[in-house]
Amino acid sequence: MWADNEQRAPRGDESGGGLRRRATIHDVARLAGVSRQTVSRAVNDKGEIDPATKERVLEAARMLDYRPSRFARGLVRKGTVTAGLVIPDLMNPFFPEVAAGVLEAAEQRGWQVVVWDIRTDDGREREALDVLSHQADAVVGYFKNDDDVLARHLGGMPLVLLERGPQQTRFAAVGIDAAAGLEQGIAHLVRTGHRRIGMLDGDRLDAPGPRREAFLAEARRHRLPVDGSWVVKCPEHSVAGGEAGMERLLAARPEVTAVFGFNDLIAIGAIRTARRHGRQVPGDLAVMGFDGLSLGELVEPALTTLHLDKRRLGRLAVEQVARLRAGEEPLTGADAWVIPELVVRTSA
Amino acid sequence: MWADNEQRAPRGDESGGGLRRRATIHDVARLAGVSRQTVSRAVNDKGEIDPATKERVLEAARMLDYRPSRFARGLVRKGTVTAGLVIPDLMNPFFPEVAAGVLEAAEQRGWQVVVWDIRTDDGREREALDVLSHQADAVVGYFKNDDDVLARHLGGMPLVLLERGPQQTRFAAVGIDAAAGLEQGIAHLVRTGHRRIGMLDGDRLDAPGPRREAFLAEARRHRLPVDGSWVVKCPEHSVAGGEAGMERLLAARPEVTAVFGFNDLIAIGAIRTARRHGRQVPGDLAVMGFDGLSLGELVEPALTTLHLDKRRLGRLAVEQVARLRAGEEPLTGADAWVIPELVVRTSA
DNA sequence: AACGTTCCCGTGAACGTTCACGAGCCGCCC
DNA sequence: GGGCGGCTCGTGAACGTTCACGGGAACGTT
Repeated sequence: MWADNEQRAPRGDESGGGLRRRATIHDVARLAGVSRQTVSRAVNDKGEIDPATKERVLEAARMLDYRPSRFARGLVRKGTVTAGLVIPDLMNPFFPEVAAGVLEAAEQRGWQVVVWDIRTDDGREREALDVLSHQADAVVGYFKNDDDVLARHLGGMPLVLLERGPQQTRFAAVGIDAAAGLEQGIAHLVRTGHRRIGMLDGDRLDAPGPRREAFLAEARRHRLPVDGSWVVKCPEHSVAGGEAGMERLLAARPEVTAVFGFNDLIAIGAIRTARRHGRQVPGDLAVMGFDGLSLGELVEPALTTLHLDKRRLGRLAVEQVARLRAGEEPLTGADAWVIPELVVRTSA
Repeated sequence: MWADNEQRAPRGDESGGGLRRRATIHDVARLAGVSRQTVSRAVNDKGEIDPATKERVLEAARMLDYRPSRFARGLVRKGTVTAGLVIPDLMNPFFPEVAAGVLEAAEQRGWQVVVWDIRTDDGREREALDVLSHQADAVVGYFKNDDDVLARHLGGMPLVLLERGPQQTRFAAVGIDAAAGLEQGIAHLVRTGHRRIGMLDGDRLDAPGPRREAFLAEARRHRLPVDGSWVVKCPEHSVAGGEAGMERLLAARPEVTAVFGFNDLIAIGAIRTARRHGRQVPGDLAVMGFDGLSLGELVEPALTTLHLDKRRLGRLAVEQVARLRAGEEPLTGADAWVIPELVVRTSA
């Protein structure tokens, strides 16, 4: 006499709305007149079941809109791994590409990935970690917060930091060899006759990031007439940010003859304001980016840049997670670094 | 005498590798000399616990590298919702933006989102659904497969289709009002004197998609001298695809004077080959895109396009999922449609 | 001295599934 | 007619956590 089981149909009237209790395996078993185990056999189509009863069970399941609880199932069947991926800003074309790498590698291992878009609000990093620490088995991503803060919020979960050099953190990391990149980049600029080179840095913090440090180091090495006053910070890692930054650089150092962008977006912004100020690119001003977005081939002039294998970055990160989980030593040094490759187009 | 508990440290030697059994709440309880419940109180920091014992428990948890099982926890605490998001191609800047909308709306509801990148391999749609049907509570995404195939692979899960008009599917959907968009677009082209208008379609199938149909309808309405032979298919939704398609369109219909792209990427490709063929844009050939990627402002000439609120698309999809889950009627008609808005820049 | 409060802590039960085992039934062969 | 093997199906137990209780100790109040 429990025939009033809930049907799957929306039943719009059913005033009060709200979800009914989800049907469990017991409900299906009762409706089909069999035991739990038989239901389990039917829905997971194992053998040991009569085709007729199987069909009857499946029908019952359909009527009750039964779906097995992934929690109960996960509790007894081990092996489902969920990784968290934390990304600063999905609107920046750089990140979808590393995300693609992460997704690809994760899928190969049979893992699933839950994604968080921080939207460049550092505070949200902590929220992300708080929920992820409950729902994921490991986390990879970009983080601005300090190691301590992160540790506090991830409650023991393995963490792989993106683009923090393995030296800059006590977590596993995969980084970018900014020094190697800048070496190629600055060398190319110097080779083509530039000495008054500025930089549009992207770091929000006061502490200089690896790219700025490498830039300054190369400047010293080549004895360029360049110091900290030649780098201006672009808090926004976007074309608009680059435009604004270039505006300030031009004001501070009008004699600048080449400029290095923290990333391709910023570099493109630099090109735009340079042109707006009547400077030809690359004639009056050479511009070099960093990242190697495919976007760079599309703009005018095509962007010379330090190209990065972003997909590989993502794949490496997943590999690090795997090592952590296996209790192995994470990769360090060259194995955990992606080195940029100079791609000369026309902007420099 | 169970003092040989596994430590968190990597212990590289431990030959044989592999994960030890994860520590459970019982292990922590025993090590700390308390009951499960007390451990639970400590790690979830509820009250009703002496600060001293709490610290002791936490220390024990740290030693054993204890992390609560999300399955066991989810089993008893209801309310964690996981949605699957299936995306054709993360490399196309269009999709990260709708993904951002989905993520944003999902997060507001406290849901998490696991993402699948299909990488434009329709076969992988099914794999994605197979996995997701076990691990998610609902799915939203782009799918090429037919309703039947989808239904078979998602085992009763609610599904929200992106960019299939609510009329074209029996699932809930959120779509794009291609007709309204094309009306504005073609009107603009006609207004500026064009009549020999071609289209670079993106649909892989032979059946014409909504955009092509709307294009053809508008062509008829304006009595343009244009038929099916003026639309060429670009199987690849990318700049390269657009370049190739434009090559063919130029060969088939050299008299073309304006071209409508399935997509901004394709439109940009069209611009590039047009120029390569010595045609000025928009002088000799007007080009119009569809999507309104921010990329379009960066290329030369800046792309005139039918701009879409992609974020809103994503948010709407999540809202549909919510309705489905609540047993309400999903949105239909204008409420579930995003209408494009003509953004005139310089390419047309 | 009895009683109420507050603070801390532990004990069954429940969540929904799968696993390991065993039982009944049927047909067949010796 | 007894035994044996192959199907089909059901029964406890276990997975790891939280919830709803209840209990004891310490302290104060009347």
